[in-house]
Amino acid sequence: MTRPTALLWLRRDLRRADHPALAAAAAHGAVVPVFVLDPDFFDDAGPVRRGWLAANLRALADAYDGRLCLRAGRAVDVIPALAVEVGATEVHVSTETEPAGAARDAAVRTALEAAGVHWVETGSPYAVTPGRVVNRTGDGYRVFTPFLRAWRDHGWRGPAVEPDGVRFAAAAGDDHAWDTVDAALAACPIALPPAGEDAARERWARFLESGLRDYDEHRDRPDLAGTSQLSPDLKFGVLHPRTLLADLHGHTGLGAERYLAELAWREFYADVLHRFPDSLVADLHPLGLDYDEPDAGFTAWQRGRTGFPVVDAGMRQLLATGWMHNRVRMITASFLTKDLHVWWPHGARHFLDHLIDGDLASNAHGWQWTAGTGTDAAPYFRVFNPISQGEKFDPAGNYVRRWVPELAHLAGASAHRPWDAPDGYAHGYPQRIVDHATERVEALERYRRARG
DNA sequence: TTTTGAGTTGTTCGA
DNA sequence: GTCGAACAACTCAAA
Repeated sequence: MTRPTALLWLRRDLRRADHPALAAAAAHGAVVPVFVLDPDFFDDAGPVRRGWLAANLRALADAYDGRLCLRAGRAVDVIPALAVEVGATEVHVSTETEPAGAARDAAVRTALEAAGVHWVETGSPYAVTPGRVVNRTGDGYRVFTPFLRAWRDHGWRGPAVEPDGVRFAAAAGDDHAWDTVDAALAACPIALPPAGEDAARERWARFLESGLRDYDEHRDRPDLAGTSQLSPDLKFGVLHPRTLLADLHGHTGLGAERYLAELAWREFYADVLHRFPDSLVADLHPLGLDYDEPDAGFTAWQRGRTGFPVVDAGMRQLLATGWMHNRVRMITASFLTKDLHVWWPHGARHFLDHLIDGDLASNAHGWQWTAGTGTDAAPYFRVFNPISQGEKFDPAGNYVRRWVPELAHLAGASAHRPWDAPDGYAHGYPQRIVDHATERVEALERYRRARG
């Protein structure tokens, strides 16, 4: 008697450990793990994230004992065809809550059910699946602090344990799809960090050992290695936040509390996006602000040539490494929205094109927060000063000198003020493209006008 | 339903 | 140099 077969369709859960959908599929029968290189998603990722995905797919194939089936094409075509091909009676996934992914899944599910194949969702990329944290009247939250309380009260399961004796069944892969993966890896413009679960767990272990204690203090310092660097792993589910939360248990102190809160921010923004799918591309709270069209200033911002050292350092770090420190994401976002008066989605798109961690919800809502259109009913007057922010969070100028070689000759904090140094522009650093004080007043004026 | 209190991340100015 | 106040009004959460 042949055992039933289940497809395990992997998406943002590129791991073997702590995988509830894998456990559910294995409970059904033999498991065919599959990843689909879907142009609707793959082509949109940008070369850095495509390269990172490719590296993790290679690692994933090893983690699944070489049985990972890779196919190219639109999921709505590939998954039902593969299910029929291998005689699968169930397709198992982790729930996808991002708008495009959820729409894709609905279409795939419909096609599968028409073919008599069951669709089974187990788990999600979050400790608490978006939509589950609600108040007494069943509504979601739009303010972080109450969400955090309710999210903690809701709680989450412990890590999933893989059952003994999982049997993987082979399905013919698509060599051409693997060629695409290798091409993506070759075309990746940055040096990727080590990919795969083992490397990710090593990063996490290192952070727990030496970073967590001072996390609260160091997390805002782009000149220090004070963050966990796990956002790329969380992006594709190489690690699950549930794993991290379980490991955090027993750690006390401000660092652990803060790290937990940062994980909660990721869950909060996923929850908000789930309830307001349009918030990826539209103001959550439309203010009716006047915006300027992206022009030469926008291009200078993208290239890190605004003449404001910490802004340029951040934008160049992004281009060079596919990552930017969170504090600097806020500073550069504030500069684009408040100093250049450009609508946040233009900046969000640029970030998504280059970030290795490019998380849709966190990116869009981080930008909305800065722009004043997001979940926080933020005071309109919260305009970052790019100079004082640089001096405050990069006090010795090390971050600026690292990413802006034209300023490498300036000592200490003077790197933040080349206009005050006699030789500040000796190596071709551009002059400031705007006057911050003027643009701050202009931004406040636009907010005032919008309020009416 | 009404009311009350609170809201990640800031800057400037003047004492 | 340090410190507190001012910068508005609104939305959201919860009693």
